[in-house]
Amino acid sequence: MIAIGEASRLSGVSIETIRYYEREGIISKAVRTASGRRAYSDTEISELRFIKRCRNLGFSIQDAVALRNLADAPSDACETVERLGSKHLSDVQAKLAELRKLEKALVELVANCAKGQSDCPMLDALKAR
Amino acid sequence: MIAIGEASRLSGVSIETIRYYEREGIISKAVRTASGRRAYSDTEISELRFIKRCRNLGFSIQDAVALRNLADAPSDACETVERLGSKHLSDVQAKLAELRKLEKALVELVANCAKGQSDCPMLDALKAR
DNA sequence: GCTTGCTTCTGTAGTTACTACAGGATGCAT
DNA sequence: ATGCATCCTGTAGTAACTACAGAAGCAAGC
Repeated sequence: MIAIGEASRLSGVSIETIRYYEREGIISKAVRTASGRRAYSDTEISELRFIKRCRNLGFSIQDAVALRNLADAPSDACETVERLGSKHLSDVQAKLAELRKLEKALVELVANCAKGQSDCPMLDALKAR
Repeated sequence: MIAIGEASRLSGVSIETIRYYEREGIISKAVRTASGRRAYSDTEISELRFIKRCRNLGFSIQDAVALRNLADAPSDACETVERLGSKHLSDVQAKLAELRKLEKALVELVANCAKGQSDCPMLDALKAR
């Protein structure tokens, strides 16, 4: 059995976050030792890692939980998984498009600034309607 | 004088958000009518629009406020503005790079899914270490 | 003058996903 | 026995809003 600190190291999820996940019912309640400390099995470490990987990919906790549940359920999991994945992909692509526009606007703004005029073109740009 | 609903329409900032900005000291307290309703001038509408534009560009409220203050202060505003702009630009570029990686990973994940195998490669990928 | 319906008011709580304590107990090595 | 690391619970804070509830005001039509 693995203590919470070790579980954190093994999974990459912080101690506070593990406790938070338990509190919120995102993972099931950990078994306790005689003195009340949480103890984890390899299975639970894998579960934490799974959630962590989903979060790194930008899935919401809600989606991560859904995916984890699907990982246990056998039938037509793949379809649902693909749906979640595609949805998330298009969200990511939308965000990418937005950020690209943003980058362009900022590059222009800052480039104007660099010309060292007496009044500030970037502020003027922000003020303009 | 302009009521809060009209101010919201003119600036694109929601009523609740305008009140929130006032509560938090992000904008100054609005003048009140005899009956206690908030009243706005054109100047204040412009201020709201300025903040809104900064927020749309992804600046934090804190940065937006700093920029607005600089817009009123004359001397060496431009330098500070450029610093804030460049900093924000590199943040945006970092985020862009991250999202591009993410997109690539998701495209691969979902592409595997589409092959219609019996078990789900996307789940397997998430489970794998 | 009264009703109807829209707008506004204050105050509070909820959102997302954590993070950061405080204050106290436990485990382990010396 | 002492010291230090680790762990516990419970609470509050973060960013930037959003969403009510319940009451009051305003403008127009009858």
